[in-house]
Amino acid sequence: MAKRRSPQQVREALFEAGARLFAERGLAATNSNQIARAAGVGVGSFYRHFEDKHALADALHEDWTHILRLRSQEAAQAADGLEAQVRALVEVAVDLVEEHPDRFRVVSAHPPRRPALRLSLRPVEKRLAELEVQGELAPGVDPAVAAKAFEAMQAGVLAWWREDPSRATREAVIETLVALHPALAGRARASVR
Amino acid sequence: MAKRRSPQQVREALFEAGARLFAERGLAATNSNQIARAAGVGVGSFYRHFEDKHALADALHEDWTHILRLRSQEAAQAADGLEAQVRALVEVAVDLVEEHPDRFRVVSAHPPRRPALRLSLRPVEKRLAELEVQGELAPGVDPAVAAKAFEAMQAGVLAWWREDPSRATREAVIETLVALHPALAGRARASVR
Amino acid sequence: MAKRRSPQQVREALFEAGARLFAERGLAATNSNQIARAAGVGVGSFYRHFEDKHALADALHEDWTHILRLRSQEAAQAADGLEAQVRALVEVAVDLVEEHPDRFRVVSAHPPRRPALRLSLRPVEKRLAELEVQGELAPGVDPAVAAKAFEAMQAGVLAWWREDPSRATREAVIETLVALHPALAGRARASVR
Amino acid sequence: MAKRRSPQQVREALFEAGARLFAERGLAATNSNQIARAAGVGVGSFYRHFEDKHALADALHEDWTHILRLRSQEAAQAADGLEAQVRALVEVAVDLVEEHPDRFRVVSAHPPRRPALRLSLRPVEKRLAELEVQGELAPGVDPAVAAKAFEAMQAGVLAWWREDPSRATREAVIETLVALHPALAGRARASVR
DNA sequence: AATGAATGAGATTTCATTCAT
DNA sequence: TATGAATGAAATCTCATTCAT
Repeated sequence: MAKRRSPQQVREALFEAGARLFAERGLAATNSNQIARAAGVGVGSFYRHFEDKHALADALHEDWTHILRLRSQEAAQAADGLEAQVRALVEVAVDLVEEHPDRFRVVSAHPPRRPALRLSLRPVEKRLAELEVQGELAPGVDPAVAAKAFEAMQAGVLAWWREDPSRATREAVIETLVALHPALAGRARASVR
Repeated sequence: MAKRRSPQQVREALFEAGARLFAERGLAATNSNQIARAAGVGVGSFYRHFEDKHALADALHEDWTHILRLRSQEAAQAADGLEAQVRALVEVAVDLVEEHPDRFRVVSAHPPRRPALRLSLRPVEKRLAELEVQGELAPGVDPAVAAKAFEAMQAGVLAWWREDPSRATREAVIETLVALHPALAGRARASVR
Repeated sequence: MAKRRSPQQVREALFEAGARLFAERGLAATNSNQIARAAGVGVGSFYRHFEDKHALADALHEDWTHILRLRSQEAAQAADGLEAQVRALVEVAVDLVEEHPDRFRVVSAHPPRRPALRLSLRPVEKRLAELEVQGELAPGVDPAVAAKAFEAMQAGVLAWWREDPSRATREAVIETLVALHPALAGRARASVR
Repeated sequence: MAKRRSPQQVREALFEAGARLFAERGLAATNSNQIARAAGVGVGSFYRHFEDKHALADALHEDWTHILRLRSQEAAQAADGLEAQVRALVEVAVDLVEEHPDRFRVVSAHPPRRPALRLSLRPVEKRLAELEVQGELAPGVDPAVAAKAFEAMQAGVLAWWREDPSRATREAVIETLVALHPALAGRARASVR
């Protein structure tokens, strides 16, 4: 008989199976039995590990957010200069999306039940507010609105790109997102002075 | 006894009830019987007007897209100059969102089954391509990516704003979206020359 | 095709089927599908009429209590004298048990979820309190306790008797319950004076 | 680390946990895993000690019946005179209920699967039959019916009282049960002679 | 045409029991 | 011997759809 998998492995298998099925057919069209079968475990095991399929989706969100936050912090510290930092953050996101396309698809298509699982807009908003004080922000740009704008733009563009990667090159995606980042949109003027 | 309604009125009632329920609890958590009851008609009548709840959701998308396209064309023709045009288009979207918050919520939270029901990115993409040829586009900005970026940013910001209108003033939302519009993000440099 | 039954008839069929199955195998060993099948309707119909099987059990309680109250009031008014009244009430209960043995079995074996569905002890308690004031109650007898005692004794004896009717004659059951009724247990002494 | 318990101690822990959970939420709403967890042992251990939760419930019945029988025999021998004997038996029951309210709740709410586990009515019935022969039983009272009547009345009153102890004093409960005992209900007349 | 009770396939969820560790 | 994760049969419950009225 096959070696019994550890609870951790079973959870991981459910996690992967859930990500794949949710990505393929959506949350609504997937049921817990399908996930269990795809993970190679019994139905009951699904419920030992997750309250229901929404809890699994939440876990996918949490995991995604966690990894993205960790890598973003690392990348921001390593980069030098505003534009380099922005580019580094965008690259982190693009890398993660290419690394785990299924998970990104799920995270991107299904809002989490608890907004707490969304990546906080706070850090970006604070950074933009500092730039505003220093007169480095384009006129009319509100830090809070701009922070949300960038988050939505990045998520939207990445989802659109992954849906059909022939729509744009990886370079074009990155450079466009960098160029449109609120912290840099006003830069042009400054650099000309 | 309630006045007998015309088929057109019944359809309208189902449309409104669907928009309200989808907005309140989401597409997945709403069923056709609930919509019929909320609209004050029998379940059977629901199926006379819509194939199923997804068809109603599609109709909401189609309707939204249609109105937005009409108003946008009008506004674009009336405005003079690039910035005025962009601002006019953003204002049209903001007005529509404020006019029909429920419908916007549905359209914004649930992607249409047929992408054909989404507003085309083509016009914006073409306009940006023209600017690029004229050297008026910020360097690094890809027209196709930027068109999607703006659509996502506008939709994301408006959804975030309507979720809690105290997050920003209407002015801040409009001005930020205008300032971050790809066609204008490069403008700063140009105007300084 | 068979004539469609009215909702009332369907509910009645479920009621009867539930009473029978609960009586035969108990509440825990009966499921809603079995009740529906036994009633000759689909599963969904069960849930249209009752929230779940416990709600059906509650309805059986309510119905039983309602009928017993009505008949008891009638009987009490028709009877003359304390002993005649007590005997009339006991006979009403015995008659009902013989009329609907299944329902009695259910009511007797499964306490209702909401105690409100139990027959109130209040009327008996009040009557006993009056007798106490008049010195007609045996010494040591507390009206509230005695009211409960009689209710429990009657229910217990009837359940025991119906379980195996050869255990006692109907007469013996009635006469014993009458003789042990708290209002009469003290009578012996009084009548001898 | 917890001290390793002996099999006997584990069984005792399961017994107590089962009594508590059955009393709190009922037999149907409790499962073996819950009992094991509450007892601080693994699920597997539950099945080493009891076939299933019903077997545990049966053991509670058996235990209760056993203790009650022992104490009743002792009390009956120690008491002098019919009334004293009856009072002694009632007190034994009341004491036991107060000592183990949880177990009483279980025993009282759930009939045993095998009736053999119920306390036999035979001794009381025989005693009443003797009194009948001696002309000491109230007219109309059937020994078998009366034996069951008393058992039901005592169980019912005690359950009702423990459900809300403010309903009556311990004294009132005892005295009422004694006064209504079939062997004494007829006494009034006799004692007056 | 309109109604809404009825339907049953299927999704969700529980839990007694097993068995590898 | 004790453990508790795993299991899957079975119960509960939902809801899109039908169809007699």
